[in-house]
Amino acid sequence: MDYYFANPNIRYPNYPNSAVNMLPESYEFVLSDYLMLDDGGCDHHHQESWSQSTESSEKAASEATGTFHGATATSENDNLINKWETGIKQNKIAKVTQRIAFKTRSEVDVMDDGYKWRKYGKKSVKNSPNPRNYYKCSSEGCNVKKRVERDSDDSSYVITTYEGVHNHERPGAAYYTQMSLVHPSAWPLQPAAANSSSSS
DNA sequence: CGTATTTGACCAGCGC
DNA sequence: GCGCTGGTCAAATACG
Repeated sequence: MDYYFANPNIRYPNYPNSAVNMLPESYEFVLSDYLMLDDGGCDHHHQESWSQSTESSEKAASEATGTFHGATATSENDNLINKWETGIKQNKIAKVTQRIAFKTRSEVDVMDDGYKWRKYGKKSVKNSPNPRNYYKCSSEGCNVKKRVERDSDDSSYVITTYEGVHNHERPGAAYYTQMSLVHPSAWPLQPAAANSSSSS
């Protein structure tokens, strides 16, 4: 399985504050990011948890099928976004899909990411002793899905894959300005405690 | 009693 | 064409 590595400083397409969001959604790309998160302590800032691997990113890029993807350096990423914009302007392809995968060291399988999810399926997968769980965003009209499964190699890690882009804000949550530079699907990095502490 | 989850059935894509 | 695999549906069940 191939993943990209993401960086919180990347300007991702489709992000609300990004200029590229003003352009029509007429360019197909697949954004697959693999975010390594060491969630062991749970009390450090999540930005510090991001790690990246350039060679793996390049490897994944080489195996991607003509798609836009995030880069590890901001300047390089800007370049990619420019290409993406150009592609949109040329109206090359018609559909936008996005997929981002996280790998998190966690004891709990499903983390509170601020969105409301409805579970709709569970499957055991071939090369893993652990089942894969399927969730759909329960906000009406929002077709974002996520899959949650334990890493078959190291079951202390949870792999969460988000697919699609939320068409709404995360309900009642403050998030870091820096994090807002990342695709909305990449926000669920805060421990559940950060989400519920404000009300009590 | 209303809502969320569970779980087997069903279905579509793919490789042989 | 068939069987395997992964993804989704939906009736039954659990849960508050």
